[in-house]
Amino acid sequence: MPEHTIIRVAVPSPLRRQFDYLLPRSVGPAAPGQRVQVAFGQQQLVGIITELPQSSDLPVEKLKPVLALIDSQPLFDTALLQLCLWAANYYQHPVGEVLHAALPALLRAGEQAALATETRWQITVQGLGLPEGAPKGAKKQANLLTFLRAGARTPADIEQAGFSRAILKALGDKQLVEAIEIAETQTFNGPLSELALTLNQEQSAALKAIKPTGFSTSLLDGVTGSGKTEVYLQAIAQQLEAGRQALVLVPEIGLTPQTVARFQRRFNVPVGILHSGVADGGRNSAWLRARAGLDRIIIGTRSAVFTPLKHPGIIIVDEEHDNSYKQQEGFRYSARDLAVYRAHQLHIPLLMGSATPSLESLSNTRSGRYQHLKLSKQAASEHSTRIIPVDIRAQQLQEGLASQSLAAIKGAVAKGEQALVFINRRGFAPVIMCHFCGWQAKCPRCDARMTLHRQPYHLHCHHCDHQRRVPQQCPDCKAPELQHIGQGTERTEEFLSKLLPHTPILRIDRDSTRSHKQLNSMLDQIATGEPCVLVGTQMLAKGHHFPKVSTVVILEADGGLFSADFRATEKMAQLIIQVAGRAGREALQGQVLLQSHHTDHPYLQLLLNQGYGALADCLLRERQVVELPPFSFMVILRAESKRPENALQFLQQARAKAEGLQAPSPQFRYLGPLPASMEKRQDRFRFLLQLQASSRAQLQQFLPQWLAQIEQMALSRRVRWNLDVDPQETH
DNA sequence: AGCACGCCGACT
DNA sequence: GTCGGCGTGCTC
Repeated sequence: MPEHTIIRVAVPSPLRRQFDYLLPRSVGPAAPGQRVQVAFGQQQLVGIITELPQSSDLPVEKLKPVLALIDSQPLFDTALLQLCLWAANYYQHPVGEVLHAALPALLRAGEQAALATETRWQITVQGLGLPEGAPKGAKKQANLLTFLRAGARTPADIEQAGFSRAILKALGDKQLVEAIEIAETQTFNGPLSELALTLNQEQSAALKAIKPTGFSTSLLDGVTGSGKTEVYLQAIAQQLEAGRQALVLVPEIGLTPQTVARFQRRFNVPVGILHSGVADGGRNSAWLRARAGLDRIIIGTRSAVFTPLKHPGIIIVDEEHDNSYKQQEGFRYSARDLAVYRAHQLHIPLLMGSATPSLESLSNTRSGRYQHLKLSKQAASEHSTRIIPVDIRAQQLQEGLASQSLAAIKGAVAKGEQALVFINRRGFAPVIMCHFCGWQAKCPRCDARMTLHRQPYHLHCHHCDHQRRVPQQCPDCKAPELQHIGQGTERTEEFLSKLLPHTPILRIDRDSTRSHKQLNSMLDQIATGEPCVLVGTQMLAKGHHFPKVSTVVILEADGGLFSADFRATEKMAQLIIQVAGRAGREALQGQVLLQSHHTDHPYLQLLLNQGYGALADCLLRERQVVELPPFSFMVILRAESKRPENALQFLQQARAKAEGLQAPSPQFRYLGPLPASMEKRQDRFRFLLQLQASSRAQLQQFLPQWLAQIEQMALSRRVRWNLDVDPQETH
């Protein structure tokens, strides 16, 4: 019997390999899913055991013993480990990095996987043996003993019941009571759980269609205000009643205290929150509490798809079309797609919802893979919101706003309502230019212009964060004045403040909401219902409820009509409908003005006259004709380097290798290498190579072989590169 | 990715 | 004389 077990360990390193170590028998039993501290080269890393191989490819003498076994029990259960291994393979990303991405930061760093505990005082066996009313002559002590007979209490409970610390100590000294440490259990003493709303016919049909057990995928397709959330809540209620947990994924900025409060009010069960606004300690404890089955509902953003569940019941993906479900760097996974895999693996239902479903999901309903549950009625109001195109060709605009738009904003405010102006640009002006010689402020590190910001006054590159002061005069021809061209949120805010001096203008963008606190205080002000004008970017489009907004103006929507990215029109339509959905959510009749230079464009016409579904149908047909996703499967190999020829040559070589494995054909198409749409970014030149295959299986079989060859190429070490499976952005 | 080793240029 | 630039090689 050898004294060591061989363990295979995934370490957080970009190497697409695992490493074998020795685990002395004496330190404890080893199982996949446990963490170990290992020496890896010159560094010490936290790795995860993935298997216990019979033998190693290396002679045993070459294997290092682990420095420590961190967990005595697997931290990853079998299902979660399997999910991560599957994802590493699907996205062709190093396993160690995938496993680390699944963990909260503290566990990644090697912290013990212990739930936070709290102190409670309980009666001892001796204390229990005493008759009622003892100890005699010490009435308060006797009362406290009686109080604790009912169960263990926290020091705070005891103090609140009127017992001093001295009395507790006296009983403790007599060994009649003792302090114990137990896992923290969160309780809510807030208002009682709210009653469920009565479902309309469509809602109850949808709920009925979601079988509470077994794998199924359903797409809840309903306009804003059609009551998707109520269906989620009742689907969750079924699971809670059966003793199971619900995992709810939300977009990155959609997780507001209001959302969380809604779940807590309804169910009065412990709810775990996992998103970037929660401190490391909090995320850690939410992850562990979910794993222990303590939290019954877990709400989180993208990475929460990796939360372990003791009693998995249902997974919900809200706003499934949202871009933030796809990680855009490093391990480029789609939390929405992994949720489908996970539900399948756990034999539980997956419920996705959106007013503007992704074309992928719509296509899956067509093929029958997903159930299509439609909610057509606006539950809350009889009004429907009209989107009115505003043709701005040849119009005199005031700071980007047409007179019709201005009148609508003024009208709303005059009626005591709120208005919302949507501009997808931060800052004051996207361009500053010399009127005499044409000079423009450009970023020295990117192929991009710098945006003028007023608060504080500086030039800012939105692509690399480079900042510089604003020149007083033209740096080239010394002309004394520079023009500010185009609209940003700051500029519109300033203009509207002058135009409506007695109305608060609230700007909501990344700059004005650096902290969650700032955003929440603005949301609170909006919630008072006092007339005001909101000016903001995408942040306004996502999730927030603005019941008093009656009028929405969308400044520029044309970008999506002429972009090189094949998803641009889909994204544009989703944004328009989502922003429009902010208007008239309650009793107010809403109106949405869409400013455009191309009001007669067929896509816009289709969207405005027949709705998102009709445009989606049309776009899907087009994608089918040209075999773009979801009718084919795409991967992009990106490369960047300070020397452009290195990146380009790397991709040329990679293409040659790929063609050796899969000759170009209508079923396996190549595009590139091409320069990225912004060729230089942060002083690096970027190129990409696009592959499209008709068969996912064929592509998946090809990828590992291709990557193995890429790694052999000398240039692969001199160039920064990454592989993007199912890319969201194709430029 | 880190980190070490190794071999050429400008400086306390 | 060294400090440090980044090319190359390795990580069980």
